[in-house]
Amino acid sequence: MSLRHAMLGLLADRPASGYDLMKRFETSLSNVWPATQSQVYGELGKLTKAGLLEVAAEGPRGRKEYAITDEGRAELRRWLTEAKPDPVRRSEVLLRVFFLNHLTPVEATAYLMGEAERAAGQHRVLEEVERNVDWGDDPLSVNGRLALEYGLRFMAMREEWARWAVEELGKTRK
Amino acid sequence: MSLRHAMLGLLADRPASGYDLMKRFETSLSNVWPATQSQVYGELGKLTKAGLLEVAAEGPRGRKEYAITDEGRAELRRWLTEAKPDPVRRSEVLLRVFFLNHLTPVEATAYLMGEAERAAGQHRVLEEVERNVDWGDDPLSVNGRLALEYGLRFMAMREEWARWAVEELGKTRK
DNA sequence: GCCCGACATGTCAACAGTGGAATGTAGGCT
DNA sequence: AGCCTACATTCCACTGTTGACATGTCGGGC
Repeated sequence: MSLRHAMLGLLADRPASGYDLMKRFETSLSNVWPATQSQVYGELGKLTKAGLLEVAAEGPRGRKEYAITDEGRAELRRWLTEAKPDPVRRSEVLLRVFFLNHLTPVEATAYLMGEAERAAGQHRVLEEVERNVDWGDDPLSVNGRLALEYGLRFMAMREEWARWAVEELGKTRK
Repeated sequence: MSLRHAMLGLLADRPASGYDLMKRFETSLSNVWPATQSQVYGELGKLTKAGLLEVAAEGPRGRKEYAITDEGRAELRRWLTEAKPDPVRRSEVLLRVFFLNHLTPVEATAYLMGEAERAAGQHRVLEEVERNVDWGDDPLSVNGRLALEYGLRFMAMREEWARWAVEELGKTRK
């Protein structure tokens, strides 16, 4: 249940309405933890009832501005510092790899080459992001850069792996 | 909905009961696509009703052995070859990174060092697996090795990234 | 003065996945 | 003969996530 913590994290910087939060999710967190309206508004209600948030102000159009409470800040810190067990990662890509033998060698190779291409494409997208965002030295930018670098390295790794796997497949077939 | 495809993939090698399938999930697929009993048995029923599987034999203790049908094989191939959009990956690790500024620099560094350690630990676990599994040259072994190498590279990348991030954090603080 | 687009909140149905519990049978060991 | 373990299935309640839909209001430009 990390959605709530994402919301607490965003509100810890400054108060916001549900609408504001949605926009912040779309811009900064979309690649890390996407969220939909129904989730955000639902969770805002629950968090408020639980005392982790409060309605700090009401504005026009029924706007409710939510602010984090001390209790909310405590929960955020608790979450950030807690040791959590490695969550098992589901990977559709790897699942396909397991069953690659049900395709012809040519098809399997094509699939892996496609993977390499997809990773390379994503890598280019991230490089584009890197160029376009104006990296201030506010905390969110600093942390955002760390996350971006992770993505860059991840995509490079995926591409290299896929190309390696293609060669490997060629070898075993001989 | 990849669980069904995982099941089709396993049954494409040879027929099995729900119980057998569970064991196969636990051994070969646990790190890639974990599944619970309730899911497996439920899906078995749905897939049979949909005509992708059939009950090939019934045994003692109410055992039902399921086999993949031609239609099921076709669906498996379709899934393996279809081009799918990059699924958005949720990452709790990165989510935490985004909010690292709500911790003290010392705590944040400790968190990243912990990440590096966790990745290194997982890396060691995978190396252990590599040593212990007897890699035949049956298809599942070949593909399993590809998946394992992915894991190995992934963990190495995570560790390096975390160590890099620690240094980066040190720099900005100056 | 009016209309459009941005602002703003909310509900609902459906599905995937988790975890636990209930139930029962066959085979092997003592 | 009795018991334990492995085999085997089914049901249920709950959480998280998605996507679609419904509803309404404020402010600026024409």
